[in-house]
Amino acid sequence: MGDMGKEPTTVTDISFSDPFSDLIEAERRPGQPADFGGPVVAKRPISEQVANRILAMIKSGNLRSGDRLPTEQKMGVAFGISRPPLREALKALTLMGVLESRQGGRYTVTDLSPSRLVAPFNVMLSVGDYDLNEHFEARTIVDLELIRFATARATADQRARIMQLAIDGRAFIHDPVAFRLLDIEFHQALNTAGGNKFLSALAEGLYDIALDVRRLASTFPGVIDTSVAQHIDVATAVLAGDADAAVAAGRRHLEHVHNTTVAAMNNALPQIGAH
Amino acid sequence: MGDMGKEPTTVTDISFSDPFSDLIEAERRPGQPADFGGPVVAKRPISEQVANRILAMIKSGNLRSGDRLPTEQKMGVAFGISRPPLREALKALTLMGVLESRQGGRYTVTDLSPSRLVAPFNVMLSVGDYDLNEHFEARTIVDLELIRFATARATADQRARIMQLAIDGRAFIHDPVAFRLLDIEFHQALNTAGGNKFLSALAEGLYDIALDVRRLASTFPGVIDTSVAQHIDVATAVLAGDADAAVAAGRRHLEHVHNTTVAAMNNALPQIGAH
DNA sequence: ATCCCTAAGTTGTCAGACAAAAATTAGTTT
DNA sequence: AAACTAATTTTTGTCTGACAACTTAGGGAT
Repeated sequence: MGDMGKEPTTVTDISFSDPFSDLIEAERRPGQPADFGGPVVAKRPISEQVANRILAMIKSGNLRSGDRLPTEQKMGVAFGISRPPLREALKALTLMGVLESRQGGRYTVTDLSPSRLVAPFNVMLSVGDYDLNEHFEARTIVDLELIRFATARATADQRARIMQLAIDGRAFIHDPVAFRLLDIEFHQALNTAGGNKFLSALAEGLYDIALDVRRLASTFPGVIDTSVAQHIDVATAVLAGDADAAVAAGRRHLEHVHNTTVAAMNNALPQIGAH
Repeated sequence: MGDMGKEPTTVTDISFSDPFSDLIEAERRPGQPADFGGPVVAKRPISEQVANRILAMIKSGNLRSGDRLPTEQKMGVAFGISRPPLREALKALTLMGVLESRQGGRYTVTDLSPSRLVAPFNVMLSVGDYDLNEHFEARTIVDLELIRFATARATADQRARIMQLAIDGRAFIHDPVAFRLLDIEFHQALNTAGGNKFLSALAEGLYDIALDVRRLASTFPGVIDTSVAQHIDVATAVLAGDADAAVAAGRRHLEHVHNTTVAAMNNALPQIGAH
């Protein structure tokens, strides 16, 4: 039934073929909540329950990037709750970068890219005990292993692209903003070539966390020059399939980034503190 | 009504010495929103604006861990908005692990520990098509490096606790549920002892992803026995400070977990697929 | 057929009300 | 006087209804 099924005469009539219907049936059962392994979940406010439920749908693949959610009213009926707590769940996921909403439009699932999901996490880093050294230690582990994998697994196209991006950097030695964009591309190409989406997601997340701090460092003279040269070193080793050389070059690059970032922060912090 | 001084006769009278008052004054100005450097902020829903504002208060130190926020009514008056959008902001921060709320009590700022804020990592790791081999490859990288760090950095107390948890596992060989809880403790103790909160957050995220799949595997006979023995191997090497031995033992353990998980999925999948 | 404009649909925000749990206060007892 | 207990008051959790602002889609005019 294609044409006449669209009229939403009564809200009671829910017959949308969304992935929601499935999970809703379980909700209908008045018995005790299914045997979750963890502690009692029933006591948490329903807004959090619903948020976690929608998250579970995304994790399980029932909701994919770009999907449009049903309207708030339909979801409210489906979950058996009213608009306010439902909206609390939706806005929570929106702020976490999982959903997107525009007034008048519908909620959609974002691209779920690491950079988007890490953004809110980013704000918190300045609060807690953010340790730059620990950060770079973690990045070293993940990035170098990805470089090692990339050396062994990258396709010919990927190797060529990595080399091309490294060489292109020469044109942006005097344009920090443009270089940063290229730098992102270069690292992403390297991560993707590693052939492990978990590690690449980790690497991207760690990269993004330090992004704003890094912006400072890349304005210092000489920093970009060195980075470009080191990029080419890494790309050359990857192209040649020399894993040890690639890792060594990658390590030198990370140390350079680490040192210049520390220097940039030391120069910038006094000015902030003097406020 | 008790004495007369405290009665909130009119809501208009707001005179609490919270860090809110400061930011509120800026809100009061009816002119155009102050010239933010970035894009137009005025167009975003106020719930997101308020959430970011509270986040900014935490970031700037006006709100610290353990602080109790004003009541919703007061905050609503302070921000000049009604309860629903304010609650959307508060619940968003609650789901992000920044705030905590109990019915009847007040909102409080959490300890802001990294482990509480790893939610975004968890989400971005679990999207997309799940590949068990890639997952264990990533886990191997992160976990083994943490074990290496733990061997070098763990305090005496941490080493003792790791060993104790490993030994305690013997008592739960026939209790899969209890063993899983102990297993979580053991790995967390190991991760924490590594002394890198980024890597430990990553490891925990990867661990959580495989949790539901792992539940199956740990019900197979002999699986727990082997795990307990391998835990003890790892703990012994960590206690002795032998990094290479610890890493080797850790690698054996991860391979065992990998293999038994694959076996469990192969046995379980037909039942699920037959649906 | 293209463009513009109207109308329906959807999210954003507000207001008021009640239930449930916690915090506070008053009272009693030891 | 101190401590425990019970009643009262706060405070969050949820519901209902309504309207404004914006988007989308459909129909009409050129």
